[in-house]
Amino acid sequence: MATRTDAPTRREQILKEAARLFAERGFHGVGVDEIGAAVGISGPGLYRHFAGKDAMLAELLVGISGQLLTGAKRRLAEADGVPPEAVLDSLIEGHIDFALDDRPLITLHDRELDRLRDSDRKLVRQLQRQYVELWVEIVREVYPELTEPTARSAVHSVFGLLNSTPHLGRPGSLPGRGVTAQLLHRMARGAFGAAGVE
Amino acid sequence: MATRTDAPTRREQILKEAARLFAERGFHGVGVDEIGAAVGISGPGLYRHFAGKDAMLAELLVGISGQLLTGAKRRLAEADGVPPEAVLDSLIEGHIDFALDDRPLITLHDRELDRLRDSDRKLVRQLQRQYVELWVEIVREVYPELTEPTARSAVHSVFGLLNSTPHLGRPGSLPGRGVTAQLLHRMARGAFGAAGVE
DNA sequence: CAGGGAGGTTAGCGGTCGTTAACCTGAAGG
DNA sequence: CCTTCAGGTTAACGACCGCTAACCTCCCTG
Repeated sequence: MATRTDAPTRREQILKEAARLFAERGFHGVGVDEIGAAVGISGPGLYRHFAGKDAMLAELLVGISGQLLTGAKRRLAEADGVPPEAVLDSLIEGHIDFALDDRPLITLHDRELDRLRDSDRKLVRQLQRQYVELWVEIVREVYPELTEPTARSAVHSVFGLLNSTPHLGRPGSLPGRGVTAQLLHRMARGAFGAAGVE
Repeated sequence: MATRTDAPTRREQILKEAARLFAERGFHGVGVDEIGAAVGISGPGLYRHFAGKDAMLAELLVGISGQLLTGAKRRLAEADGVPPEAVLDSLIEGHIDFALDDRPLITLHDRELDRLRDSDRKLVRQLQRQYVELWVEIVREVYPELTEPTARSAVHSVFGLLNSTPHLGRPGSLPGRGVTAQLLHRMARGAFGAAGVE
């Protein structure tokens, strides 16, 4: 896989700053002038790169959902002959990496979905649903005692747990990335394990 | 305890509808005319009851944090001689009740805090901090192997888990309130239990 | 029965915001 | 050297939105 070493394009700069600002103050709370200023150009200059403010949010949210789903699919594909426990661990790890590395995106992900045009929102929801179903399948292999609806609820709840990283204080105050990742991982496993004891 | 049977005041109607609308479309995404329409009056009519749109959000958020903290304090006060496990269960139960009964408020709670005036935001954060500290204390009694920072992270994560109810589909699609509450409770306990195995 | 406050109404002001229009500039290509 | 075009700029428009002003109408009370 060719890791990119080239400088980020202007488009990518804009998306990154827009994500940060949207996460901080909400989609409606940020003006295009602000986004422009964050990358060193003025508001209307953004329209050389995006059709409008909505388009930025759409691209961000579709990108997030797609990235999560693609990553999960890749992990599943690589898991031939691997015990389901290890596959679940891999899914959890992937989600945690994303939550820790792209905190603004995780925040947007479940906060601004309703601001999208109908078609975009449907697409995002479809990607999210596929991602969830993928988890549900593996979770039920590891914890066969879980019914399907219970497993789905449990998956959503664990997402809530893993996505709580934005609330864990600013990056500096955390006890270290690796430690936090391991804590979240253990807790997710513990939560799944406890979901089915009835 | 005198349960109120009297009709809700106009003020309370407004707050309830405002909470729902803010949760659905975000603070900036809702106009005062809409809030007014939701209770059968026109936009500017709201100013007979509130100083402004900001004041509604402030009252909602302060109310939420206060209610959570007050409930938790009451539960602690009632727990004289009760084993810490039971106290923790009581805290979890209280939080779940709130999350399931007032889903719009839970959504607002960690989504629109930054839209508040400085003084209000400080107050809310202070109430939230007290609530967290209260949990941390009990959690460490039940799970003494947890260090203090770990326990605090764990508490935040469990809040993420418990507050995930808004993502569990519309009220009808849930497997029943009691069942959901029990599932969340078990998972929260499981998550705490797994937090400290190192 | 006067009057006054509580709780509405509509009209409209002022500011903000997304977007477009019109123009400029520097670098690449024939 | 002229053209083209990507990627900027500023000015300005139109819509929307929070809020105030001015007014109206019950209902309660002395």
